[in-house]
Amino acid sequence: MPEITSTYDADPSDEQISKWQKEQDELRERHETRDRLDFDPENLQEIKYVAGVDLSFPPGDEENAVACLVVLSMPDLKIVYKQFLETKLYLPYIPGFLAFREVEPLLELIKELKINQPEFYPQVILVDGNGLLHPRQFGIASHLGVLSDLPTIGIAKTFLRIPGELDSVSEIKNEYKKVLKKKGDYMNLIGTGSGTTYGCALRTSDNATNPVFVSQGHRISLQTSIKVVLALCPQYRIPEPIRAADLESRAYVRAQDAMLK
DNA sequence: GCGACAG
DNA sequence: ATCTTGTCGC
Repeated sequence: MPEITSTYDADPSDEQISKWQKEQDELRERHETRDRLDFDPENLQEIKYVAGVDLSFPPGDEENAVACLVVLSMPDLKIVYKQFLETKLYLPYIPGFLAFREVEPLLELIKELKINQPEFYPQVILVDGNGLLHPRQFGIASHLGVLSDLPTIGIAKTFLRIPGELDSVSEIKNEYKKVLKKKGDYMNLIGTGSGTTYGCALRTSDNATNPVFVSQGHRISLQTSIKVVLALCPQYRIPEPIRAADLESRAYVRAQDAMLK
């Protein structure tokens, strides 16, 4: 049984932080950044099912979440499976450590899908948050990918600064505002210290001027991630699987509230 | 001391 | 993450 080492309200101790950092560093050794897929990256027609995951919360409630997993069929992007998990979270949101707060219920939903509806087991999962684009190159998308052994792509709606590597948020912002003119345009995010490509800012719609921040989660290259994400944005800035998981989990929370539960 | 800070 | 109001475009 996992030991509870921190209460919800308390700030995490330095010991807890180093413990989490060590766990991220260890799990990162199992992190694969090349394509290991069951479809041909040159032929996305081979993708049948793609999943999205997200969590929603009742207004003003940081602890009682609803986790959601949706599976969409390709290329029509219709929901063929959705499942929810009401869950209590025992940690606050701490930038850099999102996975320790949210990954467990998501793993549970993946496990349940594999047992109950294996025919819908996805070939790739899109995760709300970062993968490689992270201070220790191991965000929630990587974390979920390694622990589930599934290909994952990280999709962040806002940019996460990486100290010493991607420091100047305003410069990066100015640059991509200038460069990203139309859907499909992207700008790699390269660390100034190491030269590492952490991910990219990708414009996913002609209408939305703001990009999304795409980074490798697990078992997929950045180039393939970009192609997959673009195929999943026929209309909106947010890729359809994430958008569907977000809308469904929010609707679930609203329904909960209506029952005065 | 202050700002920054995936979700 | 969540709330909120209006505004613009199809």
